[in-house]
Amino acid sequence: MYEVFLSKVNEKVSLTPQEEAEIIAYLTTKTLRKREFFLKEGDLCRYIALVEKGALRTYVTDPEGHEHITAFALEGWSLGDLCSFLREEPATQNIEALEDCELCLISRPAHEALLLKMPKYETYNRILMTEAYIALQKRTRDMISLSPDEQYKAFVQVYPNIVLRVPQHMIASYMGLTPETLSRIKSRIAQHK
Amino acid sequence: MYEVFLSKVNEKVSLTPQEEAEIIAYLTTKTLRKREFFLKEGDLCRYIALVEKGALRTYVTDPEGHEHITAFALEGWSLGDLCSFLREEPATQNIEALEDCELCLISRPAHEALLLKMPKYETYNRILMTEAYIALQKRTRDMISLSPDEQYKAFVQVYPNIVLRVPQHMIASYMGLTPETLSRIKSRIAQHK
DNA sequence: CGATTTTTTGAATCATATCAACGTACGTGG
DNA sequence: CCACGTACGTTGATATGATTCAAAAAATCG
Repeated sequence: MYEVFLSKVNEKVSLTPQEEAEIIAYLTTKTLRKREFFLKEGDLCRYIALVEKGALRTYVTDPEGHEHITAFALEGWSLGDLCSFLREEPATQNIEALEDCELCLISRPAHEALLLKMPKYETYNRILMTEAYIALQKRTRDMISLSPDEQYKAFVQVYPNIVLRVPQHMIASYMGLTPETLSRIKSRIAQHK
Repeated sequence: MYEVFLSKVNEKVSLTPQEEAEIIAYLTTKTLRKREFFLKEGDLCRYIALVEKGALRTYVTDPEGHEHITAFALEGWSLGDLCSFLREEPATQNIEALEDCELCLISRPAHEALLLKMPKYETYNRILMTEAYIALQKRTRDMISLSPDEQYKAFVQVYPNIVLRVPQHMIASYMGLTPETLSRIKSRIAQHK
């Protein structure tokens, strides 16, 4: 049940079997069925999740009530409204299962306890946040500097598995486009090769 | 010379005078004159900087050679091409002084040494990265979900000091707009109040 | 003060959004 | 097993908003 989580942690800091057991003692698991929500905006985000199995989307709603997908998560990815989790503010993000999911969860108290108790857990978190920051920075750069065509091509390159598992109109939303426009972009790309 | 740096660290983890001295032993300083570069794309980013005094901009160039500002930095802010710094890859970002600047610098070896030596330095880095991630996430959300008018209003609210110290066409670049469009947005906002 | 940079304004052009209709695939209940 | 309903993707016509190009006005700097 915690294989994916442990392998992700071990990628960054290698744990002894004993340490693995120690961390797992602080975790819980949760299953979601397709269309169920892990988090709704306004609620407090009590857990950070790591996806053991399944796919989810994170979206926000703008002042006019339109949804904008800000992230997808597949196996091995972490998610949650970090701002809500750490500062105990109402969440601004919604997180919904796109497939039946298995998550492993860490609560705020467990997170704090592990930070104090186990230096490797802090190191893991530092590296995780650093990588998340670098990835988000790269995404922001692409959004600003690439044409929609190039952006879509890059997305397909980097996340072919998302393209396979997620409906196209959600990818359009992620890219900040209407479904119609993405459809036209795709046919434009298909032409030129 | 290290006042701003130390106050920023002490905001997140409180240091004893002794620990302060210990960290400072690993730092160096650098001054830049207006229009000088801290980093050019293609170079290796050898240092992470914290701004003691002055203002800088970070920008990237797109495939057509146009510049896009991705960040500003004023006193107390950290900057550098993290990806280049940590992975020793060529930088993709350019960082230029907009005013005469005083920076304090930490090299990669110093960074690694402090991570090993001083747990508080790792904690500082974890918190710094987490906050940077949350801030960038918020910016991404605003870019996607707010109209340019609302985005500009939010920017002026959150960073009034940047608006005062940075030319308007650079703020336009940061927002992903042409200078002409931002000018029109401003007059539109002025109308409606 | 003169030179350069920055901001504003106007007109034409281009790209995406919007609105609407149609085609297709999928899954469910009759 | 078929028929229907729903969700998804595509295509077309029009409208909206930003970009581009050009030029003038305003502000800044030496």
